[in-house]
Amino acid sequence: MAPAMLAQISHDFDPNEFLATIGEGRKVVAFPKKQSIFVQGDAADAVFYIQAGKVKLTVVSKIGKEATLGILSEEQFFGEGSLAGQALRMGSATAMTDCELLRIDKKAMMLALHREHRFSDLFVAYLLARNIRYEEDLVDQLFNSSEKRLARLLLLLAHFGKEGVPETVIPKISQETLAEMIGTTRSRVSFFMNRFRELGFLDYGESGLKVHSSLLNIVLHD
Amino acid sequence: MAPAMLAQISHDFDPNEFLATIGEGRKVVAFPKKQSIFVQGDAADAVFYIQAGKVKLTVVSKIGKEATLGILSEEQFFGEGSLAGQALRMGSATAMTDCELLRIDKKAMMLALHREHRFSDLFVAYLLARNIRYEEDLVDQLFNSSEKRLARLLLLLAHFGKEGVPETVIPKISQETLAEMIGTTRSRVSFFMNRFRELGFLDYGESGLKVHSSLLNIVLHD
DNA sequence: ACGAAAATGTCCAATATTGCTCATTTGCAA
DNA sequence: TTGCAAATGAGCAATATTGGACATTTTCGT
Repeated sequence: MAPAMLAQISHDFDPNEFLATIGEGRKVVAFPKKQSIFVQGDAADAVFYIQAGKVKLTVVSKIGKEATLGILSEEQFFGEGSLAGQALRMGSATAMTDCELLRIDKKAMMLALHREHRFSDLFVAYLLARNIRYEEDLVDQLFNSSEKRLARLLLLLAHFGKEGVPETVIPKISQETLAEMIGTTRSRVSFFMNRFRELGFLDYGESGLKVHSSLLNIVLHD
Repeated sequence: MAPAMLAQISHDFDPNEFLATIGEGRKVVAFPKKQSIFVQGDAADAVFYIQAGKVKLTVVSKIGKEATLGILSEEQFFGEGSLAGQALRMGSATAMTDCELLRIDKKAMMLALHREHRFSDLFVAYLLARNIRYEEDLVDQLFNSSEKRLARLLLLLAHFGKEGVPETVIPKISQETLAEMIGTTRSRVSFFMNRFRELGFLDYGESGLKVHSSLLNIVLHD
């Protein structure tokens, strides 16, 4: 989502439209659900742009713990560390659903950024948005208990797309993944999920997980 | 520090040189040590670029806890959230030393980014570097105990400038601030600092704090 | 140099979190 | 549909962390 002010400059510019004209150095690639896009340690020489699907970014620690840095959707970039001189992937990217990605060679990306005003405006807007999100996640970690972090994550996932609805269904996601995203253990997530349910902050029958806006009480309360 | 690959494009471009030509919308401002540059909740309509000095970025939670998101030095930007449409400052910025800053109006900054290739290359490099750092900090929080986070922070602060030296002096920084940076309590920091000292991983006499590279054992060891 | 304020070193009890284990329940693939 | 693998709900002992308190020690401003 391009923030308002830069969208003002980058206008209704469609990155696909421009990226299609790069010619050399860009390619549409499809990945089926669950397939690996790249793994930690691979050589990093391209950036990806999501045209359709969801991608999960993860990192594994040296003792084997796994962390999930984010779940990205349509119109987002990933793998941009390569542009900053990271020769190797610092984490892994996996297709959570069938995906259609645009793979852009590092060199082509840098030339494009340098040449096309509208494109670099768009990319700057993306980087700013990403920065803000990382900053918020970091602040969340620095301040809050795992209970609050879980509540915040569920609320963020709930608004994944919709808006204004008092309660929203969350796409299927395991407790294991939730735990990896907030940096705690699955047993803790299980414990809190049940607590939230008992308190009426969420339902989860067969149809999936529904988060009530009342869950905000957990996040907002002292 | 501009990452290698983009530095290749942005060359030896000096932002000051270019920023000096903007004319309207930019201004050199000086802040004495300890002075506030902006505080959480202020209207956000400018970006800052550090020409000299060190700046601390902090956030206060609603229950009054304080977190430190980073300490920035020469040639770094801050307050860039405003470019992404944040109308209010999400945190505060304070001069840790006497500072000389370049204050650039949001509008002037956006026009400059849009017009000057070399400048937007530089800013993109900066954003990428900042993104990588936030990502690393977040991973550190997700994986490591407060002891390891402290060790990592000390090592990062030690390399603040120098390189290749087996042990380095760290600029004065209170345990309180260290605690705010890694998200723990001061008593915990005091406890670990003494432990590190007993283990010979660091000294701190009168002359300041010297970190030995052997402190890496804490970070690297399982 | 003096006094106040800021930092630091230690303790400690109350909590929060980890890291398991084990029994069920669900969801899929064959 | 059956059977296996993945996901979930619970419980628990061992640790880690919090959030104080209190006594010194340092640092600074004046």
